[in-house]
Amino acid sequence: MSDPPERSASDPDEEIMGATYRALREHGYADLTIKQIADEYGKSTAAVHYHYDTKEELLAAFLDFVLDQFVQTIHEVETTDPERRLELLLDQLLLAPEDHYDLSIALLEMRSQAPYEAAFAERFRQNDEYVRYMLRTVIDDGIGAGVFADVDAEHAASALMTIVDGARTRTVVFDDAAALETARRAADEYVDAVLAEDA
Amino acid sequence: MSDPPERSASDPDEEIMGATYRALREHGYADLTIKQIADEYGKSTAAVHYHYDTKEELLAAFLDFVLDQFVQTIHEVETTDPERRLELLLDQLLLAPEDHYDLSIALLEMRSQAPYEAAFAERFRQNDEYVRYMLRTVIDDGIGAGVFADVDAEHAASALMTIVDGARTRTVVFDDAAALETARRAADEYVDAVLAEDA
DNA sequence: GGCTTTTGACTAACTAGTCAGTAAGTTTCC
DNA sequence: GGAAACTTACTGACTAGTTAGTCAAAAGCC
Repeated sequence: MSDPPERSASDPDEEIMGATYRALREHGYADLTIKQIADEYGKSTAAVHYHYDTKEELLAAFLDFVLDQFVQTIHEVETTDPERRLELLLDQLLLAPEDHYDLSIALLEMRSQAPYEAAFAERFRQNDEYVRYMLRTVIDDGIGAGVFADVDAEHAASALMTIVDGARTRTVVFDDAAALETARRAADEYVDAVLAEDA
Repeated sequence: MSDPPERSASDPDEEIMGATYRALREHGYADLTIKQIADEYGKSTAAVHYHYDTKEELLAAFLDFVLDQFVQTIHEVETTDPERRLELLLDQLLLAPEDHYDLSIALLEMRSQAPYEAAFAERFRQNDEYVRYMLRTVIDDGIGAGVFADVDAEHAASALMTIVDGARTRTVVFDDAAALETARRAADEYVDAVLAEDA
């Protein structure tokens, strides 16, 4: 009923998301404390607890915040030509993370907590389902247009996401941005040799 | 100099590794405490600290323990025919983890701590290098035998490891053992379409 | 006796969350 | 126009719980 019709630029909730973002990039997830978020926020820890009752609730909201942003960026890929569109999607999935390396670390930490945090698991699952849907659709379009062979699009999308997640993990664990390029090349080989009509 | 020439079955160090293994499977890495390890060990926390000064030292030793076991299992693959050998290696890398699901969770948690724990990073790096070396060698053998095309074996091995790590991550994050089979199929497609001589 | 191993009690530090109270702004009603 | 009632945002002090690591003393073993 009395929903705030618009939020000012200094909306506390959004500022806390920004503070959490900075705290996560600086300290990682495992060592993250409400104190660190409060410091970035410039207020007391009680102020943070005023807006988010528990740490878990705050971090679930943060995942929504950051995964929504991610969905936005891949939603900006507007090309309709299947081959080109698939390439651009893979670019977004595999090359963009370079710009957010510190966050990638924290995100892998959070992913590894999915088995213990249902709120995390649900959000990562939804995000993965959405990206896989995007891939499946473009592959199906390509099959319809005759540029891709009549493969199992669902499986092909999962295969590409496996490469994407492998790249993300390897980038963090081996502190090696080249893992993204290796994966990009592997994804291309997969598209060219398995999906492409002639092969 | 004074290395113990042989260790009895009730070697305290080994028993603590076993206790750590059980504690990790039960509680995961993030929540792991010395107390939990001590309970599995059946002794006090101080007894654990007598054998390992710090938690970090203990867990580094545990990684050696468990990664050495892993290397042993893939070292048991003795087939020399390149195509068959590559398939068996991929089976070990992609299907065996089903038996150690709880440990897979803990291992992903530890992998995500590599950026903060040099001791972890070093061990995961060495293990990855070894597995990649095994893959590269079998691919090179296949190229020499004419069953594989003249591809960049180093890259192909990295591509396969990307699929393997993607499968491991996805299995844990999405609580879905089918991710391993999806990856197995993707790896086969990669081998058949990119590596195989005819294609 | 002397060595290794283990215990129990301890500490020092940290952390999520609580709570009473403050201050500033907003709405309601006369 | 102004007072009362209420809401939002916050603070500082606090608690209750947890945890890695220490240490002196005891127990077991050769």
